[in-house]
Amino acid sequence: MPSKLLPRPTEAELELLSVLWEQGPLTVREIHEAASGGKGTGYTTTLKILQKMTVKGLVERDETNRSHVYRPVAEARQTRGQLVGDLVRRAFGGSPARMVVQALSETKASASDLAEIRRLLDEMERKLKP
Amino acid sequence: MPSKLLPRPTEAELELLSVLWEQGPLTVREIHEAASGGKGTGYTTTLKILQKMTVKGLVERDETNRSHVYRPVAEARQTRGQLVGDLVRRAFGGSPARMVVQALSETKASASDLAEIRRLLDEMERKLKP
DNA sequence: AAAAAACTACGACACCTGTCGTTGACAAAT
DNA sequence: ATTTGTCAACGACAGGTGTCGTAGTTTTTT
Repeated sequence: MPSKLLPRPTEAELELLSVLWEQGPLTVREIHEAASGGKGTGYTTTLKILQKMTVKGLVERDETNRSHVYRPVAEARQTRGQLVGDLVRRAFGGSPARMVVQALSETKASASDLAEIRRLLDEMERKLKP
Repeated sequence: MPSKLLPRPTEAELELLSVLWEQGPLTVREIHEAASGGKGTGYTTTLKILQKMTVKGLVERDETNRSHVYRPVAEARQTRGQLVGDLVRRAFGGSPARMVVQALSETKASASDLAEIRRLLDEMERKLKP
């Protein structure tokens, strides 16, 4: 039973999670440096948010060393999926396709991006009419 | 100059906006009936949110009648685009294509949905390599 | 050994959000 | 004409969020 129904991360929490997803388990200091790059928020702010995230179950930490090392509990894919699903439901009447159309119509995706999407599209269509 | 940099609507606000987008200008009572269908939240709650939205500039109202009539200021497309762009930036490293892939990989879109997306894809690819 | 630095924990805080109750004005029903 | 219903406005309030300062402890530097 992996997923324990984690709460949706807030804005600040998502920023810290992004750092962890990109760089793996890190200390508070490292997360802080990476996340508040020039943003000017204090060290204890980052620490406090991490602590709250621990209580919520969004991250876990290794306390063997004095500098605790944090790692995300859920994988990036899963949390992103949750966020996307949430937005689809709330803003696009539950139709992911409408969101995709919206997202595509206001971006300049690269050629390889388009190819990737097309590949996925083929796959889904193959599954749809067998 | 139409768009005046409106704030991102909150969860409750988005729900009311959705009603207005679907049904056009409505009174508080009508919005309330449509939005809190069985959700059990009070009339004054809906009213208060609408009032705050008016201050924020998310909606405008016609006060000629005693029952004020509310209408959204921004079009659905624009607000949805803002929300999508926001999520792309915050959760997908600014790559809309990654979000599209994510959205596609966890949904069963209909055949016509896929066709629509494919059409858009063709168009973008045509624009990309002329 | 003493001083400085780094680290966690914790309380405090201002702000925002969603929620409701009350009030006073107006309209509808009786 | 009186009662009943509807409406906007407003204050209040609990919960959450992001922010920081301070205290106490451990580590590092001098």
